[in-house]
Amino acid sequence: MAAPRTTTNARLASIPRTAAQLRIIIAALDLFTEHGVSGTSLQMIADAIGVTKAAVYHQYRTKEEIVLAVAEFGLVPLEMALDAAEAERSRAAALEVLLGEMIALAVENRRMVSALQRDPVVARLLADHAPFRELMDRQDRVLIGGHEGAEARLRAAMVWAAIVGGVGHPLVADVDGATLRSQMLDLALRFLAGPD
Amino acid sequence: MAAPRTTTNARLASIPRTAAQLRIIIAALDLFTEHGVSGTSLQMIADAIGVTKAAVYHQYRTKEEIVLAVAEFGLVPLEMALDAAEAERSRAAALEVLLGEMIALAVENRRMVSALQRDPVVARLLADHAPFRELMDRQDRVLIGGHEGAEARLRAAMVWAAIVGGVGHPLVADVDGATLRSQMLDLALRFLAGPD
DNA sequence: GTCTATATGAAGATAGAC
DNA sequence: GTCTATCTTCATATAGAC
Repeated sequence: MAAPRTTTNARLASIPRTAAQLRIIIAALDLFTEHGVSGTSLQMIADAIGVTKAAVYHQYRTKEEIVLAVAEFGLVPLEMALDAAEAERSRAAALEVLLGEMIALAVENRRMVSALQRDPVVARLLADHAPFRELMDRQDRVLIGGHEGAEARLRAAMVWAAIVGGVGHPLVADVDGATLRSQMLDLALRFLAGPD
Repeated sequence: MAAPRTTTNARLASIPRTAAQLRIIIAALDLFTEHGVSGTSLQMIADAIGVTKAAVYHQYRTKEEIVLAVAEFGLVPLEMALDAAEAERSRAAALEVLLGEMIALAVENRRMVSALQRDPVVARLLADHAPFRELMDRQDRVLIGGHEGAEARLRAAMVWAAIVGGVGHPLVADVDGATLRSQMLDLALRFLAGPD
C-alpha cells in the first residue's frame, strides 16, 4: 500500500517548539481535557505553569494559536501511525497497523481523547485547518480501503466514532487498558471486515 | 422484557413548560447545536428570540437551568423509545426497537446530536443529573441485554458511540437519511449480535 | 522570557419600573 | 412577560519595564 502523500506537506512532528511553548502546550492539554477549550481561560493556563497571562501571550498571540499548537502536538502520534499504515502493502495489514495504533493511543489517553474529540472548538479546527483535514483524509482512506459507496464510508465513520467515543464511555471505565485494547481491536477489525 | 422502572420517576415528557420557556428552549437548542453550550451566551439566546437578557432571566434563573431544560426537552424522544423497547418481550425485539428509534432520531437530528453529544457541559450534565443517568442506565441495560462481562459492555459502548458519533461524521454527510438509517441499523444490529 | 499595569469588552446576574 | 439600567467578574489582549 503506497503512501500517496498530498501536496502540502507540513509534518506535525517537525514543528519547532521552544521549552516555554512546550510548557504551555502540556498545561493547556491537561486543562482542555478537564474543562474543554471554551472552559479553559488563559489565566488558568498561566496559573498552572506559574507565570502571568502576559507571559503566555508572549509565546502565543491568541488563544486560538494555543489551541492550534496543542492540536498539532497531540496529533503527532496519529501522523506516525498513518505513516506506518501507509507503508504496508496489503489493506488488511494497513488496517491492522492503523487500528492497532489508533486504539492504543485512544485507550492510553482515554480522558484526553474523549474530552478533545467532543470539544466543538477542536471539531471546527480539525475540519477547517488544512494540515488536520489532510490527516483525517489519510485516515479515512485507509479505513475505507479500496471500497466505494455509502456503506464503506459508513463503516469507516462508525468504526472511528466507536473507537474515540467508546474508550470514554462510562460502561468501560473500569476495564483495564490491555483488555480494552485487545477486545476493541478485535471488534473493530471484524466490524470493518463485515460478513460481505 | 419487563420494564424495571426505577425509584425516582420524573417523566421528562410531562414536565410543564410555558410558551415563553418553550421559545427559549427552542432557540437555545438551535444555538447550542451551532456553538456548543459554553459558546452560547444568554445574550445570543435573547437576541434570537428578540427579547432582552432580563426577560430570559425571568424564565430561568441561571444558564445552568436553561441547559437542563433543553436537555429535558431533547431527551423526551429517547425516553419514549426506551418505554417502547422495554415493553418488548424478547431481547432481539427490544434491541430492534431501541436501535431503530435511536438511529432514526440521531439521523433526523444529525447536527444536533453530534454537537450536543460532544459538548463537555452536556456530558457532565448527563453524568451528574439523576433523571438523565437513569435514562442512560435504562439504555445501557437494553443494549447489554442479559450478557455479562467486559465484552458485552464494550459492545454496548461502541455501538452507542458509533451511532451518535457516526451520524455526524463528514464521510456520511452526503448520504441521504433513509439510506443512512437502514444501513446503520443493519450494521449496528449485526455488531451487537456478533459472531459469538 | 517574564513581569506590572491597564484597556476593553462581554459574560452572568440583579433591581425595579411598565 | 418584558423592559432599562446597572453591577461584578472575568476573558482576551496590549504597552512597556526588567
